[in-house]
Amino acid sequence: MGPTNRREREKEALRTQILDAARYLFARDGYDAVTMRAIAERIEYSPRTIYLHFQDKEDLVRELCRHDFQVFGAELAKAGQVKSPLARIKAMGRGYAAFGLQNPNHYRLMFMSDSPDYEGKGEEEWKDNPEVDAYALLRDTVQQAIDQGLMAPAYTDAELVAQTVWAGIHGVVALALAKEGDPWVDWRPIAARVEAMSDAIVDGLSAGAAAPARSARKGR
Amino acid sequence: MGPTNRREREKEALRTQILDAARYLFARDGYDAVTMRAIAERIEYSPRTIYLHFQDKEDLVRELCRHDFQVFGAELAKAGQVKSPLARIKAMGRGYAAFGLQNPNHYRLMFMSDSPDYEGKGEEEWKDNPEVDAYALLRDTVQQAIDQGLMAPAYTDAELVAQTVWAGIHGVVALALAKEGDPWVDWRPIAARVEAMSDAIVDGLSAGAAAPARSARKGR
DNA sequence: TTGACAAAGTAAACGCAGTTTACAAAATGA
DNA sequence: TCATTTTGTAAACTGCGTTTACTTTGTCAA
Repeated sequence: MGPTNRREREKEALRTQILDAARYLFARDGYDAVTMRAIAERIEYSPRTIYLHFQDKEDLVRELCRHDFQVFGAELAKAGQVKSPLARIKAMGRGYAAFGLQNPNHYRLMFMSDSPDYEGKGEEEWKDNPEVDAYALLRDTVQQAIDQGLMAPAYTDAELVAQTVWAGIHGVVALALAKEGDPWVDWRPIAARVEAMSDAIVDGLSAGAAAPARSARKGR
Repeated sequence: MGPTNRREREKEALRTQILDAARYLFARDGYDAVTMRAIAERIEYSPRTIYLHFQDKEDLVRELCRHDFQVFGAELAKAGQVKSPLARIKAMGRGYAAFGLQNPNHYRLMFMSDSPDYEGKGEEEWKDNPEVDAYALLRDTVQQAIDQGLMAPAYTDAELVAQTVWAGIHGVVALALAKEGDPWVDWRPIAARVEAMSDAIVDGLSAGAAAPARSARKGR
């Protein structure tokens, strides 16, 4: 086998070093603060070396966030345990918001910047993408709620309802990340805003539902 | 008066030329596309000249958008004509969304980027700021709704309710601007999403209101 | 052991960004 | 007329992502 093995390990170690340095900068100061030169300086290599391990800066940052995105998916999957569909939706909202507020820079990258071009990329590209999984989980939960007669009669389209729920919670988080600190709005505590949104949006979509009486129609 | 007058006019004209060139670039390609060099080239002056009229790029772009911000304020004020508070809130939501979707780059600058530091700035800084006026208008409308017993008993705080309504609509617009085109979500038409949000959020906040709501409960 | 070859690394540069320095030209007002 | 202010410029500075051209180093077959 020779030393090839060791070299591979060393290469991997350097790659990890790069990611660690970048993660530090990214978490602390955001995307723009991650400069190739700053990373290079932290790891005491020349900037060019980074390009031996990553195609470009975007590649590096996306790789960097992959792990944290899994955390995001897991946090939402946890909420998937709640039994009642409506309560489950609210729980997912809280989990979603918690992730965004605790990882503002990751959140900005995932949901507040233009997403990368998916032109010409196949489905493989978005397999194992926690964003996709999370959306699917939400939509399926909404569908269950509809099937069980928990939604208002006007809302029969699970996609539309899921997109509305998502938008509501996203709005709270995005506004908090962009506008917190503005002196001209007397912002209520963020926890209260998350709670109000989760409640209001689910109540609004389910208001005047026929009844939970009718036993669940199976389907979907 | 001498030629001083003419020179002032000429200076003003050049300033306008700069703004026009910048506006063109900004509306078409967004903040990053507005480079000082590109502006200079369009107006056939050297880049340095721009700095005789504007302190820096941010100053220029903010000045550039001031006019369009007025349009934003006006669009929302229009919705202020609607009589019923709840219908007025929905109308404001539609107006807000329409502005954001028709002026994506302005919207990004106003609501999706970190706002400038207000550290040490006095109240004058945000007088005549349409953002502020619009928020105040929304909050006052919410307060009216509360006073008329149109809101659910749990919602007695006009600030919190206004912030929730704002977040909901913002979520729809922001998600549309950042994620439209993503292939892994079967996006519903944006008009339907705006409508669903306006309805759901207002219904959710007003559901089970004590007073005249009973008769008003239309199916959607 | 040697020597070809690939891998890993570097210094310096390229192009583009915002911005500034140092200077020239022109208009103004005394 | 002439000093002063205004208006403009060319060229540069710094910092960014990225690349070119080169050196060093380790590996492995002959």
